[in-house]
Amino acid sequence: MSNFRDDNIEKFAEMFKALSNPNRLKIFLRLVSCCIPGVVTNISSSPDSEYCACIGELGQDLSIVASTMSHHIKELRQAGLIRMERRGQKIECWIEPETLTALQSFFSRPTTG
Amino acid sequence: MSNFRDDNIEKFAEMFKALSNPNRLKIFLRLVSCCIPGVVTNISSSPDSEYCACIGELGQDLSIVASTMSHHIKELRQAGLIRMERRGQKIECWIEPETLTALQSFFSRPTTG
DNA sequence: GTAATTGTTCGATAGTTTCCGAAATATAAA
DNA sequence: TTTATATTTCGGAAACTATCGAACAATTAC
Repeated sequence: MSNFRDDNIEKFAEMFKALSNPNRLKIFLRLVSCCIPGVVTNISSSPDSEYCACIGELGQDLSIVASTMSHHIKELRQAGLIRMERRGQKIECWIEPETLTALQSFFSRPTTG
Repeated sequence: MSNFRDDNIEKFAEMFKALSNPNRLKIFLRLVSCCIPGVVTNISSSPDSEYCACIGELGQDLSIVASTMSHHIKELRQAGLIRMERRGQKIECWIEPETLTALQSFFSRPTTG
């Protein structure tokens, strides 16, 4: 019998690495708090702008320059935590709902038996 | 109004950094899977050996030398993820239940309003 | 006492991360 | 076409991390 969590240790370690930088963690939480309430797991792509934020917005009050911000966003994307899509001049970001679900269940104890 | 999660970003980032190394994540999961089922949040210290593991046990099959193992355990302890206590020759480790609870709720959406 | 077991500390090295500024790219607006 | 806005790429400096081997320390067994 395999266990999703134990079978994906490398992947989860990658996600935790992405969240191990305070600025990246703040960016991630900003996106979590604007994602669609209640239907978090049902978005497959391109939610309304209301549930996204562009990179400039996400970086506000973080005291880091644009190039550093860009780097952080890339790390979050590569770890599978967020998605992004260009809309005009801006690039909108939103959380990857499946990954959020996976993280939510990661720390729950496995059902024994 | 303050929010426990948002007020402790630095602390959570530290925890995620500790879990961002695959070997440390494996060690952590080994301890999670041997902690007391159902009463995880009620242990304050020194659980029975049954619910602990010594450093040697935790390092089995991880292909790292003792000094590296010692380093990883120290990181997990400093991040507040585990506790440890000498019992004879061995040093027993167990997860910090409060931290596990905090992590379990971290990825849940904050209740609005 | 000496030896065995278990784990820690130290010093070194290779690799990684963070962050910046400068230059480049993509889109939109004048 | 020029200018403005938003973001990326590149190159580099400083700081940090993972890992090892050697030496050290604590406990137990003989």
